[in-house]
Amino acid sequence: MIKARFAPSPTGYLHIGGARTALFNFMYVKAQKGTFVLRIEDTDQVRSKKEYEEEILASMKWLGMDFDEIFYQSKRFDLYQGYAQKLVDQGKAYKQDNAILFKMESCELKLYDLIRGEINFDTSNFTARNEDGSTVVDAAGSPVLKDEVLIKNDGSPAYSFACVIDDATMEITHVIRGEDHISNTPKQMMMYEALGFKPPKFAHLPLIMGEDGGRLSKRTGAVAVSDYKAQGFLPEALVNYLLLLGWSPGNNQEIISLDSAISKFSIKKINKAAAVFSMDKLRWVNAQYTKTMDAQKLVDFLVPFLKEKEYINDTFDQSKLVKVVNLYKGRFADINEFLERTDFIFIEDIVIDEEMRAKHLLDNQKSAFKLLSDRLSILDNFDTLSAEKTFREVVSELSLEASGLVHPVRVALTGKDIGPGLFETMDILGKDKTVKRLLKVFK
RNA sequence: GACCCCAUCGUCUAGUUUGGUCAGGACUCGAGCUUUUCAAGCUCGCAACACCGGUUCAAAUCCGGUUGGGGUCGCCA
Repeated sequence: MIKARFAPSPTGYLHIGGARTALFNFMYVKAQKGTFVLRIEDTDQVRSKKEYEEEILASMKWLGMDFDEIFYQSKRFDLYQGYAQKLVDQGKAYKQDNAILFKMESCELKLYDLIRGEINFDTSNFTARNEDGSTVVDAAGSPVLKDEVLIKNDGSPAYSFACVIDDATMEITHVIRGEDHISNTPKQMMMYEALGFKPPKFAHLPLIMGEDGGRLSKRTGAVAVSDYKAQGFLPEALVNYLLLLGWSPGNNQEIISLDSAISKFSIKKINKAAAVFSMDKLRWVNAQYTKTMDAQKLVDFLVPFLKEKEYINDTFDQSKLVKVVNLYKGRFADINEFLERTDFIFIEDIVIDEEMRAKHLLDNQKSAFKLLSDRLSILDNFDTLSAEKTFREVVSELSLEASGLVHPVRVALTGKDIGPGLFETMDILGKDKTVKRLLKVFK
C-alpha cells in the first residue's frame, strides 16, 4: 500500500505549480489505490495565515483532489524536538543556543529518483559560506561543511527536518515534489540514515515556467488557483491542462478526464524537462470543455459570475440562460469572454462607440430601420423564424441586399459587429428591446 | 561561483527503455472551404531532433564534450 503527500505551506495562496505537484501526487495515489495525505507546513508562525490555509483547502476541493488524512506541523513540535534530542544524545547533532544542528559528514550519496534515475552527490561540496560568499576554512585551511539546522532558536523545526520526521512517521512511501527539492534530498537522506528510518522513494517533478522562460510569476500571468477560478476557468479544464504539463496519456490524446488520466498514469512517463505554462493552450482546453458541456451545467457554473456582474438577480429566467448558453457555446474560451460578448442581452441600454457607428451605421438607413421596427413590433409571435421572415420581407420591399442590413442591425442591437446569427440574437433579446434599440439608434 | 537537473517545431508533447519502420499530434500563426459578421468546424500550410565528436552498416535514440536554460546554496518552505 503506497502513501504520498502534498505539503503546502499556508504562507500564500495555492499556486499553479503547487497544484500541479498535488495533482501528480493525487494521480499516483489513485492509480495505486493508496493513501493521499495533505500536510500543512505551518511551522513559520509569523507568515502562516489561517486564510491562506482555507484558500488552499478550498482550491484543492475545487480542483477535485480529496485527501484521506490531514496533518498540521504546528501541532507536532514536540515530536520534532524529541527526535532532535535523540540525535543530540547519539552525538549526531549538537545544541547551539536554543537551536539544534545536525553534524554534516563528508560522504558520497546515491539518490535513485523515479523520474531521473541515479543522481550522485558528494556532501563535501556542502560547505559553509562567509558573508562575502567565500568558503569557510578551518585552521588547517580545509573547507568546513555546513551543519544543518534541525530546530531553530525559537524551538520550531527547520523545513528539512520536519519533512523527514513527518514523511517517516506518517509512513510516506513516495515523495513526489518539485525539482527545486533535489538539492536538499541528500541532506534529508543523511537524516533518515542517522535516525534509522527507511527512506521513501523520491520523484522530482520538472518545474513549470512562465512564458518568458523564467519562474512563473504574477508578471507572466495568474499564479493562484483561485485567480483561475475567478477568471471563470472550469476546474476540470484546469486539471486537464495541468496534467498535460510534463505528462501525456499517449495516443495523441489531449482532452482527458482526471479519472481516465489516472487509469493511464505512470510515473515513469513523466517528463524531465521544465514546461512553459501557456495561457493560450489553457484557454483552448477550457473552450473544449465549455463546448461539449451540458448547457444546464454550464448555466449553473455561469450564474455566480452573472450575478456578480449584476446581469441577473435571484429571479433570473433559467430557460433563457440555457438558450443564451447554447447560442454562445464554442464562441468563448473563458467566462470573461462570454460576459463581454453577451452583455447586451442583460443590460438595458447599450453603448455603441463612435468607431462602430461610423463603420456600420449610416443616416440613410434610418427609414429602413423604422420600417423594420414597425413590422417587428406588430408580430404576435416574435421568434427566430418570424423575425427572419419579417426581415427578409422588409429587405425585398426596399430592394436591398440582406447582408447590407444585417450588420448595421446587429450593431444597433448588440453594439458589436460580431456575434451569433442575427435572428437568434433578436429572439434572445425579445421584441421590446429589439424594437426599442432599432428606433433609438438614429435619434 | 560551486553543486545538481535538463535539452525534439515559438509553446505543450509522441518517439529515447529495446538504434532502422521517424520525425507524428496539439496550441499559436497563415491560407482556403462554409457563412449574415465573429467564432466553431473541416482541409491545407509554416515550423524542431542545440552544437561538436565518438560507437555503429545505421543515431532524435547509446557515449563523451561544448553551449544554452533551469534549480539549489536561509534558524523560508
